[in-house]
Amino acid sequence: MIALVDGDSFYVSCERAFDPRLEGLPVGVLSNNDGCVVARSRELKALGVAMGAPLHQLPPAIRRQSVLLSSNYALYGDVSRRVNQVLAEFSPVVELYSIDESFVHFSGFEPGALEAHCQRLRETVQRWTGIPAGVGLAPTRVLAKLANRLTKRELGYEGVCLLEADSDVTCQVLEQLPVSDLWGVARRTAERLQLMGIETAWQLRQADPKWIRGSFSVVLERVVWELRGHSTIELEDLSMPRQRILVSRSFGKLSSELADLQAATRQHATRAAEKLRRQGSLARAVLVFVRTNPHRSRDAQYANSHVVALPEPCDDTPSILAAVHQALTAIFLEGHRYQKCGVMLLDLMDAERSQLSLLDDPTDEKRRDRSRRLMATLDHLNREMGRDTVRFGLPHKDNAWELRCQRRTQRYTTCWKELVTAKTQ
DNA sequence: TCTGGGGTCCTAGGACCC
DNA sequence: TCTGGGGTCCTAGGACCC
Repeated sequence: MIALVDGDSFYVSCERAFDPRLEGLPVGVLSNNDGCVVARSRELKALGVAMGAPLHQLPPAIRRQSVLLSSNYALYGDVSRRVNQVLAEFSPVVELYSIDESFVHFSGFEPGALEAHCQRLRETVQRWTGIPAGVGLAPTRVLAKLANRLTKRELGYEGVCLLEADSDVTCQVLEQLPVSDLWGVARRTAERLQLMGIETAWQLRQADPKWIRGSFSVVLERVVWELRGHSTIELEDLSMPRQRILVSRSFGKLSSELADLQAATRQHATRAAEKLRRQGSLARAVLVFVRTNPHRSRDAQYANSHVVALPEPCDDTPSILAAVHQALTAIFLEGHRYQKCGVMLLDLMDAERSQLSLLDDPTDEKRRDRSRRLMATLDHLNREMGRDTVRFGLPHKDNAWELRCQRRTQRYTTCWKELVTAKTQ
């Protein structure tokens, strides 16, 4: 059996775990730049605030009633790690799916015993991390995902819901479920399915898998098999490194200045290179993109990207910075108000398996070795002493492009200066 | 004024080859 | 008049996820 374990309104729960005053209040967590609401407490949902609602479109009355926080990814990432440590106590196979969801595999349980086991899991997560969790149990991922949803909506499940592939309960649930509510079926696919008369999850389950594959894709065919209880979605190998690395941000304020774009892309490139080294890869190419704000229809729109191949596969920040500079120069146009830019590292390969070129001479090897040692030292210092303790180029302060995050809470668990404080009355 | 960021997989279609 | 067929590889873009 597969369990999908997720934290209820995860970001909100992280905030509440460290500030109990937030219990019972409508609480929301905002995306980067304080742009949209990306996590909502039950109370905020009840006020009718939609997922992804832009902050500036919320009615003033709702803004006054609720607590809206900037996102604190250092905190959420650390709490997520702690939750998964607890999960590992309950099963040897835990697959991290996202910051707030993990698939946990169980085998060898008697009927009934598994649900009790998952209840204990839930209670332990709550007690050790402060995060309330829901557990959806089923033979396949698509069904486990669905079972997990039921723990949120249906009273009586007490946080754990088991769906067998062929039980009466499962059939009833599928008959009432719009096909668009399934994991892997979003708007586009749902619209096409509806045109063909498939509106419920049950109807999709009954459809001919081969026909679904021909008319749609193998992806949707797998969903059909999963609904029938045959597991087809493979366990992802977490040791697999990322195939590309992207760092991008919207600006706090629009900017037309090349200098701003240069500074922002340099910062993104620095972060991307750090991620690249952390996963032990080398990049063969760099992509830079820029764009104006598509929501401002009055403004002239411009979006472009450019790829620059690196002279050799590498992970050193200066080479990547040079390529980024070249790419940005190729696409920057005067007279536009830019809203966002990003840096993507492409064509990644395993650093261990990098092959020496036939044209190499010993000086190349020496140069690479120096660069490796320099980067390792840099990463070590920045890890121990804080981000950007040592960096390339001049520091920038108060840039137009810096993020807005005015309501961020403390990084309680990852920053010595921001530990939680308690007062006695 | 103000609208997120970071990924994956799949498919279609073009380029190219014999 | 009549101009093949089959395969691989690569890329861009679509769709989806949280």
